[in-house]
Amino acid sequence: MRIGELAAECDCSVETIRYYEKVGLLSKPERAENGYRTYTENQLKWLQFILRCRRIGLTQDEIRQLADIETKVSAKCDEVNELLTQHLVNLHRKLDDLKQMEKSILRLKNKCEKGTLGDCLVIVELMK
Amino acid sequence: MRIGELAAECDCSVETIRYYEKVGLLSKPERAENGYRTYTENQLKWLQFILRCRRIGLTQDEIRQLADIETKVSAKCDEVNELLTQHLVNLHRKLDDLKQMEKSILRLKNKCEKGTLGDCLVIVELMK
DNA sequence: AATAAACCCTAAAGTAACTACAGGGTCAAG
DNA sequence: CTTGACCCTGTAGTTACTTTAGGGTTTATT
Ligand SMILES: [Zn+2]
Ligand SMILES: [Zn+2]
Ligand SMILES: [Zn+2]
Ligand SMILES: [Zn+2]
Repeated sequence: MRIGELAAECDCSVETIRYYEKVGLLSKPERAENGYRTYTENQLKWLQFILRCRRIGLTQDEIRQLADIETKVSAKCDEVNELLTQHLVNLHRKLDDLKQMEKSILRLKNKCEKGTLGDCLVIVELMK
Repeated sequence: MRIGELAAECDCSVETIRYYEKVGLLSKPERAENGYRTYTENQLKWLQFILRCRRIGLTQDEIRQLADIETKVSAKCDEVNELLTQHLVNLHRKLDDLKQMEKSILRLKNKCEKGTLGDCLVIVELMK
């Protein structure tokens, strides 16, 4: 399977795949005689795993940790849970930030009376 | 007022201030004989404006647009509103993404029975 | 006066997670 | 035999800063 097919199959870009290889998230594939990358089913599955992790917001580092955990024989669910819990905490912080921003912007927008800029309380508020 | 005082006053780092100058968000200050930057009250106010905008999530580009609008004589509130409205739209998209992620992670975490990793449905789910 | 701590300077590189070029091979079809 | 769709490498650009390297200057202490 060539890189273009893999990209189509996984609905990501060819560049992303090469990038994941470069940063070591994806193992280096075999090369055909012409130098083209050739992928296996396993690598496809692994890429899908990575993309699924990214979709729920895990960072490359967190994905690497998950991958490490996965290969450890003695690993416990605790480690996976710890990672997800910490991630949830970060995510909540970000959610709170965004909600706060939203509130501020709405408050600002309400100050505006849609006249000329001289009167615009949005700018006045921001500048005060 | 030297850069360190300004930073303390505005609760941001000295490096951030120099950075804003470099990218043109902050006008170049006078220099003392020794080459040290010297700031005025006006520049302090302007920095606070920038920081306030950043706190509600406006990008540097959006701040520049606001600054442009502010200096236009003929400007109307409409332009300010347009900018904030568009920003709200983006913000909502981001909020929705994060909420979606949160749901996914919670769903995943609930699959885990806290045993040994062999049974861990978190990994199983992500890998399937 | 000498030294050390705290402050200032510039320029360049690092961060996250990609995306986009630039400049070039390979391969099938018309 | 040339066009178009792929593939390759390597480098630079993106956002908003932070960090580092390698200095000068000012201020306080000894
Ligand atoms: Zn996380
Ligand atoms: Zn207005
Ligand atoms: Zn915006
Ligand atoms: Zn588990």
